[in-house]
Amino acid sequence: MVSDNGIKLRILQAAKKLFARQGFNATTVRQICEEAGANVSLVSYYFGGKDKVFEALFTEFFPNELINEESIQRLDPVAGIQLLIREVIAYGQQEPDMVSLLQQEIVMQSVRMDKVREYMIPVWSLLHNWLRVGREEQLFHFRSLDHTFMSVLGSIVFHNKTYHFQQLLDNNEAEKEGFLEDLTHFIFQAIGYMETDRSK
Amino acid sequence: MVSDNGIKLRILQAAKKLFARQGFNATTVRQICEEAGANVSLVSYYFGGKDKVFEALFTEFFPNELINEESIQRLDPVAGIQLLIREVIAYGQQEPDMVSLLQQEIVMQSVRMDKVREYMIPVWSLLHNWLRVGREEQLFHFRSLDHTFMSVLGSIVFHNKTYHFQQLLDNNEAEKEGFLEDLTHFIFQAIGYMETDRSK
DNA sequence: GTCTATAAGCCGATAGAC
DNA sequence: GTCTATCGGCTTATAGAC
Repeated sequence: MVSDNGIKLRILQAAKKLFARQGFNATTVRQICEEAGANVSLVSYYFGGKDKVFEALFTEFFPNELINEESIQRLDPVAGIQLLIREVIAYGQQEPDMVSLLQQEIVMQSVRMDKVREYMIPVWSLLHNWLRVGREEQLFHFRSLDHTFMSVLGSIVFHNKTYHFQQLLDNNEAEKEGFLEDLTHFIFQAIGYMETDRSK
Repeated sequence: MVSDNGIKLRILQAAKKLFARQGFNATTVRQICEEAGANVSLVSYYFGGKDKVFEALFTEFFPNELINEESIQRLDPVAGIQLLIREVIAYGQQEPDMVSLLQQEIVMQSVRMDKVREYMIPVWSLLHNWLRVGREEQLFHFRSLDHTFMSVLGSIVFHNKTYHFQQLLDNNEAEKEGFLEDLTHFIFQAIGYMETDRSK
């Protein structure tokens, strides 16, 4: 943790913000330091370069605790997927810049993807396992596990790009709340889960 | 169309390939020209700069014909959405680099998004309309039109990022075919469409 | 720890030769 | 149309002063 050092943390926060808004490549060390109110040379001094700042973002702002909770891994498929959707959406609200950054690295197929995978794979591994077990237990009904997994993933991660489609949307005020419920419902319906199955 | 000029087209094809693999920013004019077997100065000569090359990609490689077909706009919601999914997936197979490029610009919130929107919005406008009309006709059942629209969009566009999750997937050979059917089924189930409704 | 100054290199664009 | 050579500006990284 770097939380104990004021300026080091300010550099990280500035980097997180600027990487998310402009991308890693388009963000210069000078911009980061200006935003953080630090001298240019401090990025090298504290982190050892721009790339190391990127890596430090994960140890600092990625929810590493979540996946390692034993209690979570033991959840049944339905409760597990419900929780995962809820946690991912909550993380997206707490750390929108981190989510944007993750999406950018994925889509850009950047050289930093190895680092990104290291943190991200354990999370989505839970989803893949719950889908597989849920199908085995006949809770869910779908043909291809992998195709379904990617579809679920897409529907979860794409939501924060809503603003690009504003001109298309109705922006119905009454609908704005209940997003988590809508998404959960969308996904469980898509994977062929009938709520009544649970009472069996 | 620039198809009549050999080197001009070669520059466009090189730019498409490199933009898709490395991103617009990370791709240099020098790289494009090396890939195209052209001199560095020809990008300025033919297009007027790197930005104009980007714009030319859309007039050359975006399926502008599709949306303007009158016959398509008159389809009913079910047939329309089926066709749209099929066409988008087909385009992704014909022009994977263009799709990657589009995704990158969206996620990076680039300054080129105005151009991207100009071409992309008409396509997704069809989807939004069909979802709305389909709900009005009680073919589809969901609470929020906008949330559902974004979820459908996400499940369609995220699929070409499968390779990032290879280590998680089963890669069941028997499942690899039938991707289009799986995705279509996933989406129609998600939006609460019962196939039997059609026989009403 | 924090600063300034500078190194070394790449960028896009173009003037001008042919 | 196509080339080379070059300009001005930006980048990361760091040596060395304090």
